[in-house]
Amino acid sequence: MSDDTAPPTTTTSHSTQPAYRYDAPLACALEEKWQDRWDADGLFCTPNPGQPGFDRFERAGMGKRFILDMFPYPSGAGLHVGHPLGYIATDIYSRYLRAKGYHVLHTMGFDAFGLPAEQYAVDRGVHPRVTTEQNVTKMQEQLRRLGLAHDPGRSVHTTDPEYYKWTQWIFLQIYNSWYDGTRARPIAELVSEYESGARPARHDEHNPDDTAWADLTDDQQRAIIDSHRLAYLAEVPVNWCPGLGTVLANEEVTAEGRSDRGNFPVYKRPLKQWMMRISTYAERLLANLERVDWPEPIKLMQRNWIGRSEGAYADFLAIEPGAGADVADKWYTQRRNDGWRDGKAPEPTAIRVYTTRPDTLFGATYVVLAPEHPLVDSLTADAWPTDTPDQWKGCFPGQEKIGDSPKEMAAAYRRFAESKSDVERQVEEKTKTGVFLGSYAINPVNGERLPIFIADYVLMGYGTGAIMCVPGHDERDFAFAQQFGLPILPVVMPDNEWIGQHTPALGGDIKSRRKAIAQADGTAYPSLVDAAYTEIGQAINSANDEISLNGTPTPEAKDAISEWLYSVGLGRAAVNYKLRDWLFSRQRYWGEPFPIVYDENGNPHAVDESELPVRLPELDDFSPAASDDPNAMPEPPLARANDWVTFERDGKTWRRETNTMPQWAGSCWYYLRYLDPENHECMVDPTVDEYWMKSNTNDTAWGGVDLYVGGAEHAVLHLLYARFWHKVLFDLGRVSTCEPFQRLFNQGMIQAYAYTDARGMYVPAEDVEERADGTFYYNDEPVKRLNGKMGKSLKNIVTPDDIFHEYGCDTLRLYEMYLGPLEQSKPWSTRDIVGSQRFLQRVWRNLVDEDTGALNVAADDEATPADEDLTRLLHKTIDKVDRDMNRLAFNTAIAALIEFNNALVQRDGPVPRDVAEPMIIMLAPFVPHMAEELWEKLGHDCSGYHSVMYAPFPTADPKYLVVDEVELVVQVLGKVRGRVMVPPDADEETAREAAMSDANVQKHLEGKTIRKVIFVPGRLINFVAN
RNA sequence: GGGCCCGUGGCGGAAUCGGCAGACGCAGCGGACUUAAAAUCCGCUUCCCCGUUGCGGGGAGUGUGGGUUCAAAUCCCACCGGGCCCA
Repeated sequence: MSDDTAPPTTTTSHSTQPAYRYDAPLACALEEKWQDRWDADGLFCTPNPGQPGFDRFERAGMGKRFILDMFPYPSGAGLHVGHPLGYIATDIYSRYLRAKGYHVLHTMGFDAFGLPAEQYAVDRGVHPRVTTEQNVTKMQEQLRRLGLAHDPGRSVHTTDPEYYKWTQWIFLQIYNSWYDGTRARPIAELVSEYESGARPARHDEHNPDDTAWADLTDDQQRAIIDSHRLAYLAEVPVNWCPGLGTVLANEEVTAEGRSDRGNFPVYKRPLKQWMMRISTYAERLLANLERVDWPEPIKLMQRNWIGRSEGAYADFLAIEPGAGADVADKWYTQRRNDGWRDGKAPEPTAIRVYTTRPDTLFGATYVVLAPEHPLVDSLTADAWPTDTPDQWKGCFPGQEKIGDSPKEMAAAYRRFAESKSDVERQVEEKTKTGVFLGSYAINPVNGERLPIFIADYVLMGYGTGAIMCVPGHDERDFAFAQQFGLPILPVVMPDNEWIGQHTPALGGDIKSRRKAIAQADGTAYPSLVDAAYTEIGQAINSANDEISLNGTPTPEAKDAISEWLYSVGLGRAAVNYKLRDWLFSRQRYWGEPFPIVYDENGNPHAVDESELPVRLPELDDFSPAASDDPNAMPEPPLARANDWVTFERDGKTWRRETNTMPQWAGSCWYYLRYLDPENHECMVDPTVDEYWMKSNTNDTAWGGVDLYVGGAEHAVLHLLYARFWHKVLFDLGRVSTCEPFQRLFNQGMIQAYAYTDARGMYVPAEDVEERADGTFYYNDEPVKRLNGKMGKSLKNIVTPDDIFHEYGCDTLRLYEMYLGPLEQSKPWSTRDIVGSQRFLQRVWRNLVDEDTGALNVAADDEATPADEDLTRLLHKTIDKVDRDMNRLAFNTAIAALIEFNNALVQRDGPVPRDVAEPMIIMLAPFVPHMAEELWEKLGHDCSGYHSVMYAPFPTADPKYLVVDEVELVVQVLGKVRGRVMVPPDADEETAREAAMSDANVQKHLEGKTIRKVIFVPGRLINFVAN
C-alpha cells in the first residue's frame, strides 16, 4: 500500500461528495493501512528489562505503567458493542501514558477453559479445543479491528499447555505450603519443625492421644501434615448438580437452589474434594483492602463476603442418653483444672458453638445442630423422653407420622435437609423445620438443661455447625421457638421505642411494660412480645454465683462473659469469618488437570515439577456424565481416559487425579504471565516481576497492576481468589508485591433499548422506527421502549462489525467514550453515533482539503499566526484534556476537544502548525488511525517509534492559562443579579465597587441595608441585605 | 428483609472543593448556500410570565417533602422510583 491514502474507490450514492471527505470508506481504508503498518513495525511490542529496545523507554525517566483488562472469555457468539468498552478505555489510557513518556505494558489474553466452552462444544459435538480456538480467533480479529495497542507477544491462552503448566506449578506451590499463623511457608519446614520437636505434635485433632511425633505411624504423620496444607482433600458437603454432571461452588448456585448455568437442580452431597485454605488468609485479605485504590462498593462487598465477626466460642456439655447424673459436675471441675482447650477439638461429648452475642448466653433455651453435625448420631436417643411435645418429634414436610423414635425421625430429617441447597436453607421460610434428638446439653453459664434439636437453618460449613439459641434476641431463633413452643427468656432490656411497638399484649405505660419484661420468665415472655429484640441494650436476668452481667451494656457484657468463660475453661473470645475454604475441584473435562497422583493406598502425591505440564488427555467422549437422577454419583470424564489415568512406575500402580481445576484457576494469575510469557524456567522472572509490579513511588511490597479495568460482577470471586493466590506466592517469595491490583476501576455496562409489542414480546430493535411525537412503531404497531442488557433474547444486539462498516473504528472508539462516564451504565444509541462522526469530519476538514486531499496546515511563518485567543483556548484545552485523561473522564476530555475544534471551524485560512500538532497528539489516544494519517500528512515519518503514539503529549503553558479578567457573579440575597468583569486577583474592595456599579444590582440593593458581604475571590460576591 | 449506588431539558450527559444549573452531543426549529435535495455553515432550543421583538427584566426549576447555610444538583433526615450486592 502506498503511503498516500488512495481516494475511496467505492462509489457512493452521493456522487457529488468530495473525494477526500472523512467518510466510512476513507476511515476504513486508512484504519486498515495503519493497523497493517503498526503490526509490521511491531509498534506495540513492549521490551522487558534487559531486552533490546528497553533503554529507549526508560530514557524519559517516567517509569512504567501496567494497564490491565479483565481476562475475556471468548464465547461463540462473538462480541457486541458493549464488550469492548473497557478495552477501548484502557487502550486510550495506555496510549496517553505512552505519549506522557511512560513505559506501558498493555496486552490481552484469553481465558478459554471452563463450562461455557465445554457446553458449547458438547452441544455441537465438536472438541472444545476446536471451538475454543475458533472463538479466540474470531475475538482476536474483532479486537484487532478496534486498533487496540496490545503487545501481541504477551498474549496467553489458559488452555495452552505452556500456560497451564504454570497453573499446575502454582497449585503445587500451594499444595506444598502451610500457614504458620502469619504467612505461608514451605511444608518441608513444618515437617522439620515436627521432627526436631520445635513444634509439638500434640493438640492436633489427628493425634487424639497426644503421641510424640517419632512414635506416630507414617500414615498418622501424613494425616497431620496433609491437614496443614493450603490445598487439601476433604470430605465436604458439596453442591452436586447431576444435570451438569459436576459439583458447583456456592457462588454458582442460585437462590432457588439451581445451577447458575443451565438452571438444573442442585443437591447437597458429601464428597471428597480439593479445597484451598483461603480462610486462613481472611484477616489479611480484609486488612489489606485498606491499602488498595479500589471503588468503595467493591471493597465493601469483599468485606461482607469475608464477613469478620467478633464473638466467642462456648462449649455445651451434651448429656448422652443414659449418662450418669454427676457427669456435668465432673466436666465442670475438669475444665476448671485443665483450662480452655486451645487449638484442640472439644471432648467428643461437648458441643462447641460460636456466637456473636455471648452476652446473651443466659437466655439460651435450646441448642441446634446442623443435620450433618458429627455428634448427631451419638446424641440421638432411642426413645423420646415421656414429656416430649408432639411437635418436637418432627416438624418438616414429608414426615409421614409423628414420632416413632428420635433415630428414625432424625434420619428422615437428614434426607429432607440434603435435598435443599445452602442458599435455600438460609432463605427465611414461614415454617421452621427440625427434630428434637431426645437428649440435652448443659448451658455452661448456669447449668440449665437445654433440649438439642437438629434443624436445617444451621449450616455445617459456617462457624462450628452448632448454635446456642437465644430466641429472645435472634429472629430466626424466635421463629423456631414459637413454632416448637420453646421458652423465650429476655436477657437484654429492649429500648423504649421497641417496647412501644412490639408488646401489644402489655397494657400501661412504658415504665410498667419494662417492669413486666424484667420480671417475665421463659414461659410468660413469649406471650408478651411479637418479635425478638436484636439490638444492644443492658443485660437482665444474666447472673450466676460468680458473675453478673445485669445492668451491663452489651459490648462490655460480651467482654465480661468471654473472660469468665475462659477463666473456667468453657469458652473464649474469638474472631470468626464467613469466608469458607474454596472448593477447587470440578468433575469436568475442559479444565486444568491436577498435578496429583494417588499411590496404591489412595494417598495423594504431588507430581514432580519436572513432569509438568500434566497434559489433558484426548478423549472422544468428553461430555460430563449428566443425569436426571439425583442419586447418580459424580464421575469425572477424565476417569474414562484409562491409558492416562493409571500408569506403572517403580513396580507400583499409580492413579491420576481425575477432577479438573475450576475456571477461576487460570484467571487467578494471568496478569503475572503477561509479564514474562516466554519464560520456560519460571513462572515470572523476579527482575521482570519487580519492574512491572512494584510501585514506582516506594520500595515496599506495595504495588501491583497500576490500573485494572473490568466489570463489577467479579467483585468478590475472581478478585478474592486472585488476591489469595498472589499472597501465597508473595509469602513464598515468588512475587514482589503483596497485592496484585493496586487500582481497580469498574466500567459500567452498555445497555440498549429494547422494544416490546402489545403481547409483551420483544421485537427486533433495529426495525423499530421512532415517530415525530416520540412514540415507537414496529410494522405500524406501537411498541414500548425499555432499557436492558444487550442480548439475543432482547433482540437488540449491535455488533462492532456493523459499526466499523458504517463509520469506521475510530468513530466507534470515540462514541463509546463520549457516551458518558466510564463507570456508569448507559444506553447505546446508534442514532447518536453520527455526532462523533461529524466531529471527526470537521477535524479532518479543518486540516485537509476535502477535494484534493492536500494538507490545509501552514508553517508558522506562512500562516496567520495563531492569535492570542486561539492560543489561550489551545492551552486551556490541553489543561482540561490532561486532567480528564488522568481520571479516566474521557467523555469530558472529548467535549473539550470538540469545543476547541469548533473554534477552528469558525476561523478562516490554514490552521497554524503549532495548533494542529498538539491537537492531533491529543486526539491520537482516541482516534489513533486518523491521528496517524494526519501526522503523516504533516510530514512526519510515522515508522516505528516516530508514530504519533510516541509524540510527546503537549503541556499547558501556565502563562496562557492566566487571564486578565474574570466574570464575577454578583448576587443579592443569594440570587444572581449581575455579572461584572474584574481582574482575577481582585480583592473584596475592588469587587464590591465593580459590583455596586451594575445597574441591576443597584436596583436590587435600593432601600436596603447591606448586612454582610460574602466574597469568593474570582468567582462570586453575595450581598446579604434587607 | 438488610447493605450499597443512582434519580438533572424530548434523549445521552456536564457542573472536579457547597458558589453562574443544563457544557458537549443527539433530536427538533429557523436561516444561509442550492433549480431542488443531501452535505456544510450560522442561529435558536428547561418551563412560565412581563415589556419589547435589537433585547431587557422577573418567577419557578436538578424524583417528592422537610432541614442546615449568605448560598444546595452537591451536605443531613424521611419518603417515592430504578439498579447492584447479600440474604
